[in-house]
Amino acid sequence: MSRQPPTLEDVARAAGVSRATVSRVVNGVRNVDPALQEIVFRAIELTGYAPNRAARSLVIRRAETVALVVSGVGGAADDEAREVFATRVFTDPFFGRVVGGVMSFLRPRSMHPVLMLAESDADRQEVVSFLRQGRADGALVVSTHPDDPLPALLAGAKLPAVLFARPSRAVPLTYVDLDHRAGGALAARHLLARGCRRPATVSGPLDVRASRERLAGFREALADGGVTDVPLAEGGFTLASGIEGMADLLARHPDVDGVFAANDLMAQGACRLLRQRGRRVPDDVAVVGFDDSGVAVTCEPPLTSVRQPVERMAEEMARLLDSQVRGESQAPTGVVFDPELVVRASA
Amino acid sequence: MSRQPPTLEDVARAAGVSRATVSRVVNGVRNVDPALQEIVFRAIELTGYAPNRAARSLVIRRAETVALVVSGVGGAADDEAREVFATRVFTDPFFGRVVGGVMSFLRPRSMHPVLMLAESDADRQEVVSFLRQGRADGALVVSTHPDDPLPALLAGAKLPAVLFARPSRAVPLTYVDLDHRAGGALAARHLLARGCRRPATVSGPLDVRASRERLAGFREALADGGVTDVPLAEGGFTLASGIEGMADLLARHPDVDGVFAANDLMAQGACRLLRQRGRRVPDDVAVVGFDDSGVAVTCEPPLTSVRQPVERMAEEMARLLDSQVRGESQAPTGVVFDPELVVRASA
DNA sequence: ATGAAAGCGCTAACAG
DNA sequence: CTGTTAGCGCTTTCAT
Repeated sequence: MSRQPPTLEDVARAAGVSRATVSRVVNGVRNVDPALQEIVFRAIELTGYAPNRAARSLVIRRAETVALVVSGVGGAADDEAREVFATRVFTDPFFGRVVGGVMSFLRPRSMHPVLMLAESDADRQEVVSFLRQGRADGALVVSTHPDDPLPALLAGAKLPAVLFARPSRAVPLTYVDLDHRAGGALAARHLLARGCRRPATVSGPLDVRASRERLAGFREALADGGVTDVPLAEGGFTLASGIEGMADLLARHPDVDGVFAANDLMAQGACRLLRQRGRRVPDDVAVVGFDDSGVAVTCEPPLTSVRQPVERMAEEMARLLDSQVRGESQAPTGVVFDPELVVRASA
Repeated sequence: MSRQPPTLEDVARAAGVSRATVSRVVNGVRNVDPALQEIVFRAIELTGYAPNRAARSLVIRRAETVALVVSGVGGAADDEAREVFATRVFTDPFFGRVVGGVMSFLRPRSMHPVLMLAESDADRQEVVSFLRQGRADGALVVSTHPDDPLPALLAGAKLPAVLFARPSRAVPLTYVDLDHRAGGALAARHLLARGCRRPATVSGPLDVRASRERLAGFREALADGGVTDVPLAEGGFTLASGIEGMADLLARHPDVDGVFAANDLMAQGACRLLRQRGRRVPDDVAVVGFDDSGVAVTCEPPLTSVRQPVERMAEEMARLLDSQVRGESQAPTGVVFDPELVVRASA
């Protein structure tokens, strides 16, 4: 039969020392005689000892684990809807970049993220329970929707958490975010630099702060370049709204020669409509997107796009959560990152 | 100051019963007076009790958690190489589909996977430690390379594990896999059905079992349709080898009118070369790929491809691991899934 | 059906 | 610098 796995006690006995000493050696606490240390190491080797984490967690009152939760807004999603949401979300390269960034902080610390999906109210409760049970010390949350109720829930329960993107309602939680204004400015200056004289924009929904900031940044940089009248069509971040917005813009201002779409999907829609109307991209009209998502690459032509440094942002989230969990940081803060422009064929 | 979180003891006191009773109620054990049960529930509510998992795990000797590990073969990857590997892997839709499938089994059980990446020897040791420390009860492993040493390590340590794809060397571990033979047959029958009279194939490396099986299935089904002489070019699963293989095929058999490439990347290469040589796809030469990966959609034209039911396979992995952890299953087994053909423009 | 009590394996005072 | 000891919060016989 398979014996019980060896415990500290077993190692202590094998080494002829006390449990405390073995514990000290295992946890690299100094104040241990090098000679004894050596003996203990050998005993560990000999017994094939592996510390029991549950026991350690019980006493240090920490799991040394964090949850990575992707959160939607579904009210009461059924299994079917959740399944669809899950594959869509996990299949999105954005998620992959977040995971990569988070892990690059966690790995050197021998920590590994627990993946959670919160698409229904029950799911959100599950996340809260998970943390309250001490299965993870805190949460890194990536919301797919600005009205996600999870952040407020977490803050209310005083659970350590860090958000990707500043929450719409004021929630006292630490977050990382992009300087959307700077992103808009990047697009504006690029268009200006390639000689556009009549730039326009298909913005995101104006009730979303990020949309407003991208727009403001775009306008400001254009004004700096002497362009003050900027045709605007409000979109909804969908392909259809990109097509529609572009059509609208073209109808009102046939002389448009540059467009900044607030995300890649709308930029793709704009490209499609432009070509359909016989305008060449970028020769007649240059198009700049936002996000540098997968469609930026597959779009015809490939999109010049404003990119978020997602990996670095995610890494910072993990760092912020870590210091929060160790009680090193107190008040919630926000860390803002600069976007970069990825130049491809569309502008 | 923030009080300690309530314990079973606190609830017991509030309800006027013993800890044992509260424990029974919490864990839904029968043999509890409905009246008392009600009282206990109220006390739980009142105190805001949440069970401490570390304590529970310590006593039941189980974490009720599984690790999902993506494993490569790097010898001693540095941080840089690992970073690249991480984003490439996590950004691949295949990984997203695996995560989705795994979670659909885990969620109803309030379990959540811990994500691990094993790209170096140290990483693999880390995975073994993680399990030995009882931080997870078993591992679901997805290898990116057939020579991955992790499965053997796990088997050697007698740790519960289930693999995606049968390991190349015989390792006594449970796995799920695709019926590659049936996949090849699917491609063959599709080509035959659309009227191809001179089908050929760009296979994968013939020292990889999956490659050999896809090829065998392709040939068998072709033979059943009366085609016995099948031009073959051995590729290496890369875009370049797809181009090369197709060029080779064309040189030797200018009358080829259908091609089965053993993965989408090579199929894309084949398409590219075909068009370059003035052949229309699919009119002159029909092309079928394998994997139904992202390139299948972005390829010009979009690829008809053989698809693995990845989500269902991943779900089954979780199920198999679960029964293994609960000691319900004994000897390693293999569960094989049927592929499906996704028809797009290329064939 | 309920309670009393013995640990699960580890850490952290506190002595020495 | 090392050992002794008292729990961490929960599950689980074993009595009752």
